[in-house]
Amino acid sequence: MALNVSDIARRSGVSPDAVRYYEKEGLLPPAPRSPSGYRQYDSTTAERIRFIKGAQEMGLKLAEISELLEIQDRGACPCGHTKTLVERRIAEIDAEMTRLSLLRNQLASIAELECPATTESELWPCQVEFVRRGGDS
Amino acid sequence: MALNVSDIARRSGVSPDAVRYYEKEGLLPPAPRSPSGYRQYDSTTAERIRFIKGAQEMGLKLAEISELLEIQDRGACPCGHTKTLVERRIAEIDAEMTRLSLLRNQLASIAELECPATTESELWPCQVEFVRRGGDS
DNA sequence: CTTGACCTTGGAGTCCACTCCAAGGTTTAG
DNA sequence: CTAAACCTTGGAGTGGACTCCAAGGTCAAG
Repeated sequence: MALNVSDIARRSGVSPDAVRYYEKEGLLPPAPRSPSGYRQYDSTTAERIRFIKGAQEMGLKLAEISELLEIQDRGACPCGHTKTLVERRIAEIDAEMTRLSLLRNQLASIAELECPATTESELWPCQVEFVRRGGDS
Repeated sequence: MALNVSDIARRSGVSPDAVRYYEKEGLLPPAPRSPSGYRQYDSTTAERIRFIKGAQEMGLKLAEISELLEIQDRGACPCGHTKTLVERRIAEIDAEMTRLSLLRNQLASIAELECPATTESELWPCQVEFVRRGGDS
């Protein structure tokens, strides 16, 4: 019942290259090898990879996920640490949403500008807006 | 009154390397040179760089800004094209804000999880959440 | 005349999470 | 027996917007 790298990749929804990359980066322990050197997995590895993917989709970086997995591999509950990382990520999201919301307003008012038939200025209205709004910060 | 590369960089709030990079990428025309080969600018270049920075802070890519500048350099009003790019960017922002908002909810419910004193599962609650939420998508 | 602060160039390095490649070895189906 | 479809490794390439470096030339102050 040995699963090779593309079996485990298919089961967990990533590419074989990604599985080897996770191993190289220490997110997966070095896989046992067959006599001819093929990596051999059991199905619990798929669960570990799905955890990696899930945490990644929440915006955690591989380095952070690696940290979480190391804690768990030492036998400790990573929930406390997870909570810290998750709260940091929530703060990042809040900051980003605020920024995007301001940006949206600014862009919306640029999109409403009327283009004049003629002008003599060096910069056109849409450009002036970018200079005025971006240049001040 | 010739300004060299670090003068213009200081006036427009970017690094001298960035100014040279913009020239290499075609966002700035090749600067006239002094007899010894130094770039020499007049102050209108600072305005052009501030436009680049402003548009960039709105999330436009250098390639898009370059496109806008080329239109203007040909003597045409870039406002119509600007409007297209700005509207595309607004759509991107809306999509991103929706995504972040969903993500925030998911993370908030993970952050609320209680860590049990003991457990026998392979995965801890916080990890199960990542597998369940991320793994389904 | 020397020191130090500028300038020039081409090219390499940064971050991130992979992907793609070449050049070989292995396994499986027919 | 052969062809296809896997596997191995190390290393290069991707995108985006720079930054940093080396090795050399230039310029102003003292």
